[in-house]
Amino acid sequence: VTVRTGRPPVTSRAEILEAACRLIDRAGWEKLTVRGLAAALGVGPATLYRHVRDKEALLLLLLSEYVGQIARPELPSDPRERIVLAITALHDALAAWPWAAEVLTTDGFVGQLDESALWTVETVVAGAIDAGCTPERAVAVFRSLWFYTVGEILVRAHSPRAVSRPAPDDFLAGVDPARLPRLAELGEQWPVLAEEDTYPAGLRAFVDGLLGQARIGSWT
Amino acid sequence: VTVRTGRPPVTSRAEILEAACRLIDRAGWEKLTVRGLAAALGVGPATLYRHVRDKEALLLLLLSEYVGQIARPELPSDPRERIVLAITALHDALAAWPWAAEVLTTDGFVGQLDESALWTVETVVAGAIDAGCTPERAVAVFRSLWFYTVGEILVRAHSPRAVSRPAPDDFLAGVDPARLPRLAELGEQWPVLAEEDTYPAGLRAFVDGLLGQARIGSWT
DNA sequence: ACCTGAACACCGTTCAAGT
DNA sequence: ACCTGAACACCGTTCAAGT
Repeated sequence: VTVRTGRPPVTSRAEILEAACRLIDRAGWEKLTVRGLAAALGVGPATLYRHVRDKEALLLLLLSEYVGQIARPELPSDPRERIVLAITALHDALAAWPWAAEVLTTDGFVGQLDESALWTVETVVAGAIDAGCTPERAVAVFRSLWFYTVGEILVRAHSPRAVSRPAPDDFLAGVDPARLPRLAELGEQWPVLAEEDTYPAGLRAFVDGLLGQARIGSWT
Repeated sequence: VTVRTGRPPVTSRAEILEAACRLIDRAGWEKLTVRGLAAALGVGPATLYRHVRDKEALLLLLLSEYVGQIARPELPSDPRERIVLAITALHDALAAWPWAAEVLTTDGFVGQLDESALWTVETVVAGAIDAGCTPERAVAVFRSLWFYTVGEILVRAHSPRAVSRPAPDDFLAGVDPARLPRLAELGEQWPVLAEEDTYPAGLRAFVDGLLGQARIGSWT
């Protein structure tokens, strides 16, 4: 309404991405709307569509920039440890930015990422090959670990924030001990156990299983 | 507008759930809206809120009914095979109804499911205990396999439908062979390999790893 | 007393009209 | 020629007004 000249107050994608990043960090990613982002930049919502195809493209742009900035840790010589380290780095980065995983499930995500974000994939695939996998099996190893990682992040992201214990009393208390004996035994212990971070241990177990299978050769 | 009497044309939740199911099967779960569902039932949107707290509750209701109807397969005596079978049954049911997994990531899903849907969890936990895990570790085993399953379903559900091969030419063709040698080697093979169903083999590897770890006792 | 049309407060996206 | 306000076609949810 009160904008003076006709020259663009929005410079480019860089400014848009920076503002989007700021909004997410401040108010959570659910609050990132095209209109809100435009308002934060002091422009009309239509303006953003001059620089980005649609909202999904914006999120993908935001994500690949973020993933590309993951600090690359020093890699040990043991292939198994290299795989664990690379996937853990990816996991920790995404877990810190839970909305990212939601975007990563879309499309063939690998093709959308730029080269700086692909070192994780390269490290895992190379590690699997060094551990005795064929290239085909190495891709399957990466994808399996990726499914596990995405699932953990999404389930965790959607879990109720563990600020206060959310009424664990009636959790598995009502189950029939005759039909579900183990769960009845666990009872109110479940919610406590379900909050524990078992990702690292599970990851190692998975890598062991995948590479062990490769050595034995029982992969179908 | 043209409804005659004041008596409810909507009987109960059962009718709502049935109509929702029909709408999803016909047009996909993205098309299930409160307004559309109400229209399909010939009532106003406000009416549904007499029977269901909100849309999420509706989806959860729909889901637990569906999961409860999973055919319970005959279980083999080997605990490892019991685990594989139970999780596979859960996976296949959810993969056939991909929107379900999206709902399952919300909240503490286990507490929301009714007893008939919990046999899968019971079977996995019991199998892990029979294989030598402590109850605490058995819960971790279930959760790990659950993450893997949810991740696979979500990534698959969001992948482009494999109706026609979607331009695999420029997929990993541009990567620098010096920095990402293994990926460059794979090149255009990646999209082909990424479409393969590696869930069953990965699941067995994961179970092997988790139970092997339990036996050896290296779980941290 | 019970039900619900119409309204509320939002979305992402488009396009004709403005500068 | 370039930018964008206002409109379009939707959402889930609420509540005052109707029967």
